[in-house]
Amino acid sequence: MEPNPVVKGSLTTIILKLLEDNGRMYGYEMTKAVRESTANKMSITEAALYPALHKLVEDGLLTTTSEKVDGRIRKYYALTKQGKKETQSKIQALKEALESVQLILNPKLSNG
Amino acid sequence: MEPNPVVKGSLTTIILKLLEDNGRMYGYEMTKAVRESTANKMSITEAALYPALHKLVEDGLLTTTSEKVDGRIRKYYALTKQGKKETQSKIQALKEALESVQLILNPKLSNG
DNA sequence: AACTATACCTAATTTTATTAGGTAAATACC
DNA sequence: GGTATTTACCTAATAAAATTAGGTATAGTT
Repeated sequence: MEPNPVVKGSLTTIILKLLEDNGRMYGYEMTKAVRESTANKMSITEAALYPALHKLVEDGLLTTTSEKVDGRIRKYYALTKQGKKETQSKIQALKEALESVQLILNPKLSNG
Repeated sequence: MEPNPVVKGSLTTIILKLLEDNGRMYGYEMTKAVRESTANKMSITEAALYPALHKLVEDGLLTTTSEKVDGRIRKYYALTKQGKKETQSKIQALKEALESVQLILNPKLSNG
């Protein structure tokens, strides 16, 4: 069974969270990390990931450093100061949004 | 504080779930139902809702019946047979997707 | 030689939601 | 009586975000 794509709109927050937890990561590493920590149930596609990463750099939330490892280039991303701040609020917002969806999916039965 | 919009991509599933729970509803009622069951933390905008409803009708998942109540027209929506089937799989898919996001947001700490 | 994994990327399209409105009747407020 | 709010439907234009469908290149495996 193929892993599902990420919940729409959550990709940016997921990237920020991964970087908060791991200090610095490169794109391909992020795709593997998500598949692994979700037991292959969810994956982030590279076609969505790279544009999202570029936008985060553009917005000043991430910085990059490139390194050549085993003949291949790795582009490491890390949170800027502003990125760390934004990470907090985005995680908070996503958690609240997910909770709200949970309330719809598992409504309190009010007529008992 | 203003309620946040729905988690992107989840609107269709939320509509189907509301109809599964309530039998039939009209659009405006759905917007109130979501605000109420999330304690005003989430709301679905009408500009997103109505096109989504029309698409669900177009796709054969919903039927409509219009009624005049207190001088105003209400357009009630209900699940078709196919709609009921799709509701199950969409709810299941959304639940799994949310679980995966939760795993990212609350990762198992593997280096203890 | 072919295939898989690593590692980056983009262009065109589609999907989905937002912004920014519009119409109209009923009700509540002053 | 006049204004504001709530109810109740809707759309058009734009923006945001992801998908589809690729491309490049190196390293390792069969």
